[in-house]
Amino acid sequence: MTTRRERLREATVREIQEAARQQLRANGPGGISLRAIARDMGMTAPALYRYYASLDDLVRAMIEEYKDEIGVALETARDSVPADDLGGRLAAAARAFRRWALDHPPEFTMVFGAPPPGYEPREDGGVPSTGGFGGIFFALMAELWQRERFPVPADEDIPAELRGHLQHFAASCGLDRAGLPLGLIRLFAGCWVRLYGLVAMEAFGHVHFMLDDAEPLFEAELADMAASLGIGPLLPPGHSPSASAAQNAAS
Amino acid sequence: MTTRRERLREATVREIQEAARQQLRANGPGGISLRAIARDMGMTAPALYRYYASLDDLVRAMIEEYKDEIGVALETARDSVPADDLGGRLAAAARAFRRWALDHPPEFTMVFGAPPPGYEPREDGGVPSTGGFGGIFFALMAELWQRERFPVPADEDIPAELRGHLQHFAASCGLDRAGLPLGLIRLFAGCWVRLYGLVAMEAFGHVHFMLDDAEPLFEAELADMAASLGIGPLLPPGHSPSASAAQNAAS
DNA sequence: CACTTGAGTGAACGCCGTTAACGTGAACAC
DNA sequence: GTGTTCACGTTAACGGCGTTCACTCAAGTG
Repeated sequence: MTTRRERLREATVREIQEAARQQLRANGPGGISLRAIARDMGMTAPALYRYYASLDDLVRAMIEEYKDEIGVALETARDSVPADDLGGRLAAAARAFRRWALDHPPEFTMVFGAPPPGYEPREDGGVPSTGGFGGIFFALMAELWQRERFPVPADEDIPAELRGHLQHFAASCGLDRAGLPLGLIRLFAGCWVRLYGLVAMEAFGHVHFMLDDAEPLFEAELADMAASLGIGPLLPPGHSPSASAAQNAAS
Repeated sequence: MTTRRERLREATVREIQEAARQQLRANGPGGISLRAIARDMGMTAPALYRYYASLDDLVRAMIEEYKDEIGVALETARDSVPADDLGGRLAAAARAFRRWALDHPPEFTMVFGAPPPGYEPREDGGVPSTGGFGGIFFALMAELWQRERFPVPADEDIPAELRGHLQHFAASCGLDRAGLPLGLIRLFAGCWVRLYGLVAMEAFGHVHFMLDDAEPLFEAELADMAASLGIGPLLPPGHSPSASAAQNAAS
């Protein structure tokens, strides 16, 4: 059971995180200061050392929190599409990834930008930490492949060196004997890199030199990736599952 | 002509940049401090205000310097391959991009990571700044297409909304009447995003969850992109043009 | 020569992270 | 009920930071 002390402590931790996030939004990463957080909370800075060993520690905790947040955002988006529409689920998760990044640029930067100098991601969550999101996409891809058997690169078509690394990755994930072809993992890696590139470029503002609105490019690339996974034309984004179902029925 | 004062000033500016870069390498972005720079130079911090209006200003100058550096690295790599081997030139530039990122992680972070809060890229260099690198790749792709006429998406196959944005981009670059199909620009955008994704993910350490060495994936994706541009099998990297020519002749 | 001007200094202000020594009150053991 | 513990919070202080201001001083200019 949870004692009263523990509840108070939990509440304080959350209040610290909220104040820290407010500063993050206002000043970007690097603009987070223990003294300002304490000031916002009506406390003094040294008190925060009862909760975090250092500013770096707080920053690390923030990163982990945002990772979890992205994870639930992706899962929520995925689960908002009927379980039999795997292509729709994949698209929904990908769009949710982009949406979260655009809605939370500094948080996205902390999670998916360059990590702070001494940062080591936690490994305890069961899923490999940064790859956890990738894991969501991979699980969908694997399920889709098992149902549709869309074509994937043959083992011989994967360069030998890459094949070795992919095998090692599959083994470390326990995918050894899941009956999934190596080409599927190869395809996943390519898609994940493309998705990351699209979203990171846009979130970091590196796409403005060619497009002031990157959404059409995102949608086009998403459609291309979907096609390479044997998924038919995607519904346009921004429709709730019931809405898109209605639209489907109406057309 | 350049007066003596100007030469001294120039030398000091360069010394500041070198000290700043040393700190960048040692402590990462965010670990750059005017006082430490001045200390390294045997000066006091306020003296630096004769050269830069603020720390942010110095940081901005560093970013621009590294952008230029990447640009010449790409051009050098490109020009180390015979001008008629456009596929080889593209591959060389792409590999140089990755190589530079891996050899200069904090510099890469400053240029291609999230920009500091108030940062606006300069526009004076003739080419749009961040896109200047993309411009190197695009010029090669355009030349290759004019020579080989490899297949590109037809205008009708580009979603209408994206088509509009690509047209706007082409117009703003003066590519209106260059006779290049819109599909080529579409292809370029996709390739540039993939290249960015590959390199940024690796430089920021976000590939380690699946691969401890990302080079095979990079090479495989590079080969895929080359194939989509009608380029035949690529020579393995790490060969000087003469060496690869010799190897070619020997095989 | 006198005079301007640009480079550099020292002191100071208000931030910052972090540490140490010190209260204080609630939880707990007897 | 009383004594003890201990987590939570305080103040004071150290050194480092960006930045400003008043100042010196030597190099360049007429």
